[in-house]
Amino acid sequence: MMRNIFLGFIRIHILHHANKSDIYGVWIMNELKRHGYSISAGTLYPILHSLEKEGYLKRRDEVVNGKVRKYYRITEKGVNALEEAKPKIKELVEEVI
Amino acid sequence: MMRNIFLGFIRIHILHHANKSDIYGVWIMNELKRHGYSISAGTLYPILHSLEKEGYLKRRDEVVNGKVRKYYRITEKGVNALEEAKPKIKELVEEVI
DNA sequence: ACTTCCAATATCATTGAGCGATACTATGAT
DNA sequence: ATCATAGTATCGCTCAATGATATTGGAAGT
Repeated sequence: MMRNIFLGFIRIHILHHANKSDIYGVWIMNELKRHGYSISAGTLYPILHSLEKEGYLKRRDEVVNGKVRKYYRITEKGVNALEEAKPKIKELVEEVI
Repeated sequence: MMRNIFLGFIRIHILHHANKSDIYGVWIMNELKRHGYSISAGTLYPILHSLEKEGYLKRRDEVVNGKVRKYYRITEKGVNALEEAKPKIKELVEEVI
């Protein structure tokens, strides 16, 4: 029951965090796990790729401890989408809660 | 972007309304359309069937204007699921908004 | 009475998305 | 050199959302 809702929110959460700082795949997985949710790599990475492809995120490769890490940051288009989504989400949720 | 979120919420909205009164397929479609969202019959009915099958809703057939209408009402299990979901949704949403 | 029309329910085939499994890459440790 | 590990990546299966379409039964018009 909660799974659907969580998955619906995943993109918003990614944009939200990418709006506050640079994020990368495993960081997101841990952040979500901290909140009691888990998402598999096979789900997360395609989401990141599509968000980038659609212009909501931009990618920056950085070598951290020798490993190439793909940092994602929100774009202006992403910020707009996030701000547009918020009131709609509020409306959806407030009726029920 | 909003489509995912809306679809995640659809089950909660159905339970929510089935908690306040008896509901049926087309009524739900209209209610959602009123809020600016639409859902096709091919999506809605399987959802209703699975919610019933999983014990969240119970069905009652009633003849209205001569036509058999399938009214759904929430069950005790459904009420519990709804109440459990609310704080989790709140948590998911509040972080972002 | 019969045909047309409509609301509501239902199913089918296609498409797309989530997922587990698995592989790949580069580094540091032993 | 080999191993373990973190992080990224993709494949193929399954299941769910969708549009299109079918079905049902009464209501209204003739």
